[in-house]
Amino acid sequence: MTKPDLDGVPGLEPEQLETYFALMEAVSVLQHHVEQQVRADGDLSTVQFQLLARLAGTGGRLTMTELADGVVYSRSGLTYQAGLLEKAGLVTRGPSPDDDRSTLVTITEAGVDRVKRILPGHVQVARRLLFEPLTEEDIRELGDMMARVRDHMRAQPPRSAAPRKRRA
Amino acid sequence: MTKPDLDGVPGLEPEQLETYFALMEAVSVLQHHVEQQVRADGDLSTVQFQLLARLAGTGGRLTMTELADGVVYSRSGLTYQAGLLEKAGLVTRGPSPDDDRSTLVTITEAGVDRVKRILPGHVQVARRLLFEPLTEEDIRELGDMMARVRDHMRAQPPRSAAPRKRRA
DNA sequence: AGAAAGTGCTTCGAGTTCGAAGCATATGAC
DNA sequence: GTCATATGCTTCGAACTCGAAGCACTTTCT
Repeated sequence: MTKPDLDGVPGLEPEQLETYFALMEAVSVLQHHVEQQVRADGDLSTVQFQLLARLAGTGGRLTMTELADGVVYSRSGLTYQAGLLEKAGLVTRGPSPDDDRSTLVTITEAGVDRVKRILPGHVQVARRLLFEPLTEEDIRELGDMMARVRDHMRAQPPRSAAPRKRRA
Repeated sequence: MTKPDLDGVPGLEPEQLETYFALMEAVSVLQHHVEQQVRADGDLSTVQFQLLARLAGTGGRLTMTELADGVVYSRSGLTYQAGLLEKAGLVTRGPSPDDDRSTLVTITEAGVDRVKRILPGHVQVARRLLFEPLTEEDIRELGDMMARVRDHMRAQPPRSAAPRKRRA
């Protein structure tokens, strides 16, 4: 076994494959560095930070499912992380007036403060590792592409933590 | 707590921040779909598939540390995954002639077959979710950017699973 | 040569993730 | 109204990841 032969596999577009692997490796490494930074500056996991940031960015109050959308991919993962955030005093959970099954998660002042504490370093890491080798023009294009891709994925089939229906 | 105010945080470049978030969310969702596909088509985790693919793509034989580079970020994670792959008969582990501390991991025929079995569906998922909303030109640029970013990160400070030195 | 520091890998424990199953409420069909 | 199904969330167990500590071998310094 010295020369595994991967040719002859149908559907391979070398250029796409390389782009795909480069993308995945770059983001994977970036995620790892980000993890360190968030832990160091704010004593949170990346997931927790993302949840808080999402809350802070959307008015401060969401249902569990809305909150986890695109961040945590299992219904149980939500519960676990929301529990940790609540225990840390960064969010509160309360019943929803519209639907007795739902739980509304609300960010606290401490939660907002925490996000503010982490964000600058976060941006630093992204800038140093991701943006440094890119031009202004690159960044615009990358943002444009990724926004398209993200919307494309969102429009696609079922959603992450909600393998059942769509909400209005 | 109805209107958390994230303004006034220093160092924020709105355009970069949006690009960053779009990138991270898009890749995160993509990773999740890929996970499903690899599990369904090949009964492996994404990590295991990445390790096998790396082996298959680099001549079929690497040391543990080389193998895990950029895929698993702890020394113990290596050992665990290599153990699983070995138990599944997809790789073998043996001593290195150059360095008695090292373990050489070699992909088996079954391992190559497994990669071949998974790759086509893998490419399908990437094409459907990632490349569909992009033009040929976009893909070239994306690949170019990500290769630059990846190399930039590799060149940066310490390496993933090897917080100590660089290898030649 | 001997000691000290560096490196490759493994073991162990704590924390995190997911999927399946379960409970409670909501919605739709009849 | 009542039954069947859909949905929001939680609990539970299995699998995975990481960091710290440890062992073995290698390199470097003196």
